[in-house]
Amino acid sequence: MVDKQEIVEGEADGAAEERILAAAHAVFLKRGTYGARMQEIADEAGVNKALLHYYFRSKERLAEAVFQHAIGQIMPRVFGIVGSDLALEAKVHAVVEAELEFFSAHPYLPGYVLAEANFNPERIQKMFARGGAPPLGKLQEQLDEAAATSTMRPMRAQQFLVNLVSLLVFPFAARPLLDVLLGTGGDGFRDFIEERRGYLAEFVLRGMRP
Amino acid sequence: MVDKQEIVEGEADGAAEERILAAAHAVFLKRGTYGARMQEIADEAGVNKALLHYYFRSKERLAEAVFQHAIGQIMPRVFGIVGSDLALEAKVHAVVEAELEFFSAHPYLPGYVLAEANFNPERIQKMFARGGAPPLGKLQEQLDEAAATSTMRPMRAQQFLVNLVSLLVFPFAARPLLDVLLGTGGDGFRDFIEERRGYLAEFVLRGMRP
DNA sequence: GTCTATATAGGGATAGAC
DNA sequence: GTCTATCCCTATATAGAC
Repeated sequence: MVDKQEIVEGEADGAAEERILAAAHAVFLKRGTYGARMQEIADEAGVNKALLHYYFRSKERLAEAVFQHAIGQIMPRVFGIVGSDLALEAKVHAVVEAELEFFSAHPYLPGYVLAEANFNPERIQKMFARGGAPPLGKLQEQLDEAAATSTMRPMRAQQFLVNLVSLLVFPFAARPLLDVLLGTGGDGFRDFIEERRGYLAEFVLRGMRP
Repeated sequence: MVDKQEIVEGEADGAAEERILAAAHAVFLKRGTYGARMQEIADEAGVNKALLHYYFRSKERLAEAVFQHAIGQIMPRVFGIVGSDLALEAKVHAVVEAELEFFSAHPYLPGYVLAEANFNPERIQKMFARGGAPPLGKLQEQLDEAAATSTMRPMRAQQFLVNLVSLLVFPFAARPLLDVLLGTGGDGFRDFIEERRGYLAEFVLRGMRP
């Protein structure tokens, strides 16, 4: 967007705009769009509040940039696998691996995206006006073929994908609740997720067998 | 809490405190705790802003009341079934029925609770300080027995419950996204959920078979 | 491009009449 | 118990110096 400067700034490294975006990402994910404060973002970026408005006109614009960035990290990952030429079984395994690894590294993302989608549905509709739909054609073909040969029960691609994603995303989105209700605080949660990594793919595939 | 008055108020029926709580429920669920405005709640309840502070001292207290109420609607329902003497298969079917029916009637609840849990984890810990954990003892016994007789694969009750709840809750929590990505806008979503009602229980049970 | 200082509004909370 | 009027702080946003 803007040429990086060679001069090193006072606080952290990197151009100011990027530092602001990174800081905004962190704060919005932690507090939510409405709970986030421009001051906190400025502090985290090591710049002044006014500079946020210089690069991004308003909090709303900044929020849009962060949300779009977040979506861009999640969706293509899964859509790429789902639309690929991999066999059905391989797709399931690949999605499980990709999602669990990614969300383990970005645990706040699921909760943030879901909250944002619920409290700001206009933004969703605006962003996905055209394009961005998952490539379900190939997947449906595979499901139909498996059903025709009685390898699997018939199922719509939408249902299939939602089942898979539900099992992967929900535990992260509900983590604060699970920590308390199941006692998975601290690294207990990591163990809990590792356990899932070991069986979830086969669990889903068995669920579709005749 | 407070004796109901026999006199009918100007706006809606019911005592003011209850109307306020109902209005707060509606607004908090729609906008989230930070996005909610006391003014909007007052309007929806047909009373003045000051009255909210008369009954509930602050927005924070009101938010706590609403959240507790929301949790109280969700948890006991499932915990009752899970801790009952029903057979394992019957429990799965019962939870599917209960949850899908309840969330269909209260579609905003899942998104609200998850958002609140993520952006206000202190409130969770405060509320579930003691008690409120799901009764997993009985369930684990059933799972162990099924595993011993090779009826099902061995599984921890925590994993079992999270799988079930994930498949039921996630679609509602992600509804705004699904509406756009899968094109389930309007009553398409209701059809989507009805389809799940027909197969989810067996899907989960098959996933656990050897 | 980055800062300090300030304008402006919005919203939670309270005082006090009825 | 319920209202009107108001306080006051906080947070976004802008003006203007450097």
